[in-house]
Amino acid sequence: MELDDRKVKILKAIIKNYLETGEPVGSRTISKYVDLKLSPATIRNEMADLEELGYIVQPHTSAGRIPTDKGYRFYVDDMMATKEAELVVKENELTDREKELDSMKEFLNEKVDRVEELLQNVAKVLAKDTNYATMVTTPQVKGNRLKFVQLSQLEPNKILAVIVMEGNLIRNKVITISDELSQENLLKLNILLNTTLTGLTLQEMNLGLVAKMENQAGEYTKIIKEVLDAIVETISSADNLKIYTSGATNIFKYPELSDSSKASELIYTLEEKQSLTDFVMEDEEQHGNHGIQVYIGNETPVEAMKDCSVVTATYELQDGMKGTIGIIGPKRMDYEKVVEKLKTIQTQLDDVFKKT
Amino acid sequence: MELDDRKVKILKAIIKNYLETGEPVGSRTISKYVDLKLSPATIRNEMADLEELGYIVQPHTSAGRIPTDKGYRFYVDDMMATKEAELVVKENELTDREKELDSMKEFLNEKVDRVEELLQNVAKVLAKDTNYATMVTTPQVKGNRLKFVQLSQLEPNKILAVIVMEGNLIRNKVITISDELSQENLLKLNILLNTTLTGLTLQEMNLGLVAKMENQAGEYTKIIKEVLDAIVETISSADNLKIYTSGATNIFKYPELSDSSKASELIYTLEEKQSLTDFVMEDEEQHGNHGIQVYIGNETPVEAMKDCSVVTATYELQDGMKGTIGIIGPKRMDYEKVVEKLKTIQTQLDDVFKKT
DNA sequence: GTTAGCACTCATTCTTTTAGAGTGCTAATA
DNA sequence: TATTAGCACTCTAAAAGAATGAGTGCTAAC
Repeated sequence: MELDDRKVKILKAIIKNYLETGEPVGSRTISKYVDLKLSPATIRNEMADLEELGYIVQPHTSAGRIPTDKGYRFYVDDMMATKEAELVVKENELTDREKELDSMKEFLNEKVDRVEELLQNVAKVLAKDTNYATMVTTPQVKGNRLKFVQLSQLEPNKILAVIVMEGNLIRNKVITISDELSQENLLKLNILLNTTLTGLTLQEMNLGLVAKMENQAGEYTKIIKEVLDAIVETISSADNLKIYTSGATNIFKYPELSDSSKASELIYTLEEKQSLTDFVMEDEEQHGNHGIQVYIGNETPVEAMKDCSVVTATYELQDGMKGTIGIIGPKRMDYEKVVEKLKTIQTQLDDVFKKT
Repeated sequence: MELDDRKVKILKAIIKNYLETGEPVGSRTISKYVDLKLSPATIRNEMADLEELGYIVQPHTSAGRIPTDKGYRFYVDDMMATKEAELVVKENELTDREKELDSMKEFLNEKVDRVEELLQNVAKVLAKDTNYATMVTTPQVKGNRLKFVQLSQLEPNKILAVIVMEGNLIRNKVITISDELSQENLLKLNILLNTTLTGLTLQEMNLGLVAKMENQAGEYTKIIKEVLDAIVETISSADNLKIYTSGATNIFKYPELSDSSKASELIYTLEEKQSLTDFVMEDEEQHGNHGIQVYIGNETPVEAMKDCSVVTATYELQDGMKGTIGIIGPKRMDYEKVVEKLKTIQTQLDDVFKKT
């Protein structure tokens, strides 16, 4: 059997209606809902076919149909394709979107200083806006270059290292050293570090270089080593990835997710963040079209989210630093709106970061 | 009517049993539970009295009794009084506690570098340990002194200010300036700032001083102003108070809190943090005995927590920087254990911070 | 190929029944 | 006089039963 034109129309109608109501949809509903002028009985036949094809199921014998993951997948793929086509046409219709964009930009600009605060705000706003849960990662430094290091004396045996990367990513690290260090030597160390390391990526700080530096440092080999370790630890991406979540409690708005055990598991996942990290890692490998990716139900790599859908977008700073924004909602989320929002934010962030 | 000795015994037994089971407790249960050798009938009479006195209620006519807030309050007050007395006696029985303390200290020491990470861990461990939700605030700088400021050029019109307070509290702030600044002038500014401000509290950086500085800065008045604003903003306590929460999903372990709407509200409060801030602010005024404070039900200043109890403890760093640790659970939480744990952590943190 | 009609299924809701826990009161007991 | 045994009574929670209605699948007619 084939998915002919009429079946597609009916399938889309079923899914659309289900997205709106969250209730299984019956043949009568569809016969009114769609412009095909068909009787419920005919729709029923088509529905039986669609069920056989695996796009929809009945929760129980005497209920209407709801989409399967395969059904959602079809719907989303179709939507993404249409969107692409539309975009080419609608170039001039951008005013609405631009307005929204501007109002958001204003908000975002308030706090550009602190990337992290900004991202936290993105998560918050997006959650409030969509009524889903959100996550935003800090940008991943991959091949990002060191701008400078600044060592300062904190206490006799403690040094504060301020590490600044391209893109103004700043990290502090307190290093406890075994031997004391004079002010003068600290200065020397500072210069040595900066002349040697400035402009390098983590990958380029290889063994030879380190050996050379340790050589030059003379009696301070040990300290250099500690400082270098700190730098590596600090800028190595694993340790660097922070995830901000927001709107976890939005899931209570969707009955299919809000029973105690599911909600608990899901919120725990959002709070605990470890599995989100895994998710983001895997996600990175995927991203193709527009950097927007949709995971439906079991497609997510995280067990706790198998009743959810997740839509992710990558954003990019200058210097190729990439981060991920994700929206977590029920499978019947408003994919269209979500994708739209994500695209807006994407443009938005690109703008903010590129301009600054 | 008076609370005679026997009534107290029975009341305590009721509450203790209720803490364990979470079920209304009946006369038969108590007649076995307590060593009074009284028949259920007698207990019933006493219970009727206790109800009249407002310490317990029946959820419905044919159920056992559960404690009222007043009942809990009595229980907790009594417990705290007893604990105090015990402490004097048990000086030598500390080994057990000390062991626990040591194992925790080891863990805590791993990451002393980053106070914030440490505190986040405290929240996490405590939540896992107690099965309640927890919150931990960053220490409040009150009359804390500036150790030094370090300005570095980030980009032509951007300066990175690293602000270090006594107790090694570090803050970064990116300042966007309107006019460019030469390397040399940056150095001058650095020196000016440090000679003038080092060792001062926020309160001491008053108007006269600022005026004087601005005077000395000559044409850089504007920049000085911006830097100062940044410093003030950065170390002023309102902006500084961060709250880490953990174990929010633990509340699902207690049926009386885990129905959808209550859970949602509570978790939202924990995620959103604004009302927690208010809580902590109010809490600060209270703290008397041992810095441990118990809020039962409506005693909490936060509406969303009126079905919970909250136990808070203050911890103290050197230099009088104080923070708060809170445990949020159902009213029938194990107060004894919670207080014990908090005291351990208190000692613990004191230790870690004083030694470093 | 489409549709009207009808018997059938099954979740949901409401009602009824039952079981059991626990009480309050009264009268007997020590 | 304080305690206790006994019993009728209350009320919840769980189980069982009945009614409702949405929606289906199938058959036969159009």
